[in-house]
Amino acid sequence: MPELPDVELARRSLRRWLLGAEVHAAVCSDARLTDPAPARLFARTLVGKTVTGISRRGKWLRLELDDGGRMFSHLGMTGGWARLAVEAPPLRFERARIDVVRRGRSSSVRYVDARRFGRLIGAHEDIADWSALGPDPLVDGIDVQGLSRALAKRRRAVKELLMDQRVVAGVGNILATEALWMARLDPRSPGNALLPGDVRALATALGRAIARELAEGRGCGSAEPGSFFVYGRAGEPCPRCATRLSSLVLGGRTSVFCAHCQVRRRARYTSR
DNA sequence: CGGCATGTTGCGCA
DNA sequence: TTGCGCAACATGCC
Repeated sequence: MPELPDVELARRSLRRWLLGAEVHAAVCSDARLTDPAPARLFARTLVGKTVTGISRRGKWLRLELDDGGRMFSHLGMTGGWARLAVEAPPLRFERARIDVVRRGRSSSVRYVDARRFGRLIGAHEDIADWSALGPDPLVDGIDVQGLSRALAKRRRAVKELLMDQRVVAGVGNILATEALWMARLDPRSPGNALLPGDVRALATALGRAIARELAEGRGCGSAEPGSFFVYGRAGEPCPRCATRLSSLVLGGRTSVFCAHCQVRRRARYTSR
């Protein structure tokens, strides 16, 4: 599921399902998701509480409760939330459930996660993973100057920097790949070699890539293959110039790009 | 059967 | 201290 648009769509659903709801029962059936806390912390954090807010930063969700408690949810690679009737049997790969009453109607919100890379963390304050996140493109907006400063400090490949959650929160492999193509920038370009215009183009492209996924009412994860410009399309023609799309591995992740129309910036010089 | 996958973390090493 | 490459996590799908 997860990249910023997917998680934002999940937040909107959870807001509809849970805002103002009173939690009558909550169970997490897999301690891997709550590790290192015991799975019962999930229930302890939620049961008897009223949900007062649902927020998102990057790929993290935060349920806020009326006693000051918080439940942080990260979807990992395959996590997602769904609403069912309380009596509905467990979904395939269901790992947790939150049964609520809202406006006199009961429902059951289920967490599903095949690979169990997701997280469910109960706390009474913000966790470090949440607080360490960089600016969120939707919550905070994309600040070109801030992005420029963050990129100029490092010589790592721009794609790796974009996916660093401290630089921009919420950008994953799909968004980074798509935004770099839209900005006509080679993913290998060192962050500190980008020109001011590159960063502006990148900021615009990121905003467009996110808006595109949101507008289609689905995030990257549920998009049918073929709805991306270049992600997953190595070997196919570039939609812009028809050059055969290249693929390489950067920071352990597959990067598809057009070697013809995505400009590769080079390090200007090495100090010392 | 083999290879790949939307994410994150931790380890060894330079 | 920083950065890099890589394995690991667990499972589905093509």
